[in-house]
Amino acid sequence: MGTAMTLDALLPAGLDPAALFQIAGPLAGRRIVVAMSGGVDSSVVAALAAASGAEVIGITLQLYDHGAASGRKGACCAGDDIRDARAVADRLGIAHYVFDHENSFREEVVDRFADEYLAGRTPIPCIRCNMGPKFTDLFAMARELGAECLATGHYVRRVVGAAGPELHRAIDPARDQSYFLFATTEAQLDYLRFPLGGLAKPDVRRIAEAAGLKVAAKPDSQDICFVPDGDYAGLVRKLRPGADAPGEIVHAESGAVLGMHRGVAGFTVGQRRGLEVGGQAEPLYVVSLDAASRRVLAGPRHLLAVGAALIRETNRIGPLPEGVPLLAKVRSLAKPVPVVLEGTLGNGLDSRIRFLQPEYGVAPGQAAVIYAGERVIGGGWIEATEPA
RNA sequence: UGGGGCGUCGCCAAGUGGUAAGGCAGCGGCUUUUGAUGCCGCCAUUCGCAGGUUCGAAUCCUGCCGCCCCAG
Repeated sequence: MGTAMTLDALLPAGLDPAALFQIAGPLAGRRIVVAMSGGVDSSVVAALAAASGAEVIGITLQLYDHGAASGRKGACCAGDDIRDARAVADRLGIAHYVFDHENSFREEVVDRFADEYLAGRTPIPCIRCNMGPKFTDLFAMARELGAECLATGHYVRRVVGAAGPELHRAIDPARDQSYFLFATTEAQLDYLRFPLGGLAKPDVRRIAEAAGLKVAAKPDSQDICFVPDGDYAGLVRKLRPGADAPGEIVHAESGAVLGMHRGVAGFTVGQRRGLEVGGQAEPLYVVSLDAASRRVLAGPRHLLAVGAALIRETNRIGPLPEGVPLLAKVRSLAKPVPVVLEGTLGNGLDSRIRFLQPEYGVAPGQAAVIYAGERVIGGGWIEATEPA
């Protein structure tokens, strides 16, 4: 059943197999739990774990309805993906459990997603999912199973420093997923392992092929897994009837009513396309959203310049470095920019970051993740912003 | 129904005899574990309608239609 393979046979030359799972001592007889989504990445983690000599248990969480997402490519943890994960586990000869967590996922992630949009904010369900189902529920299961660690397919590095484990960006900057993991607690990080953080995507696919996994060529996931067709507003409408209540699009400077929109959930601060307001000399961007009056304020780009942001529910991972310039990333695709931290970071407290240069498109509801070089210091949820 | 002005892509708007700029919006694509941004590409054989003048008109002439303003 299982394919006898060694780490050396799978890994690119020059990589230290022992470093992958960061477990001291021989792996034989030790247990590793792998969070398997059914995608290439976590499948490769399972393959690497299996080849390490440890006893591996793959766990897949069923997070949402199969039917609604069937046919969806590259999603995670629904019907087809669960089957893929099972197939990989069979191929590797490892145990595989599937747990139904639809209810908690709906409450912690999906409902929250809808409510955030209704409130005029721009949620990031992937982070809530990491915080809840992945790093809380799976975490508890892995512990109960007596595993040495919980390994996931995230592209991020766990680096053991003088003061304990640190979270670092992935080697491959284009693949880095550290933004989605800012809320990882120190206790979670202590137990988590991210074997792919030092690898490039092509290497991962090569390993998948070498291990004979059918998911080797499976498309990368994109968009939000539980939104079947990428129609966010449509899902919010389905979940929250009335979300399509129309409102005015108002010019942020003149106050003129420029047009009407079909629900505040269709917009995010910084957005340009989709306003359907023409006849302007320059492009108009969404400057702010007022859920109570259902008004969308739009204006020229300079109105988007933000000088500081209030962040809440902050988390800190490891000690705050001294004398090191901090960078903040306020959107998953945004570039990290220099900031000054005003206030404390961590323990769920409120804080504030001040941008050294005006930052554009800072949307409440998004995460502000703080870096010191390659290291993730922590971050918080953007609550409000101040003009530059 | 006196006088004046205007009618060019969904919107704004160049072009006043030489064979339709541009901006906004929209659409498509690239990028992407948030429909943001950004970038690339597409987007009026036709200028309110009908005639006329001319080698040739959106640009000149005539009529009609429709708006707007000022007067009564």
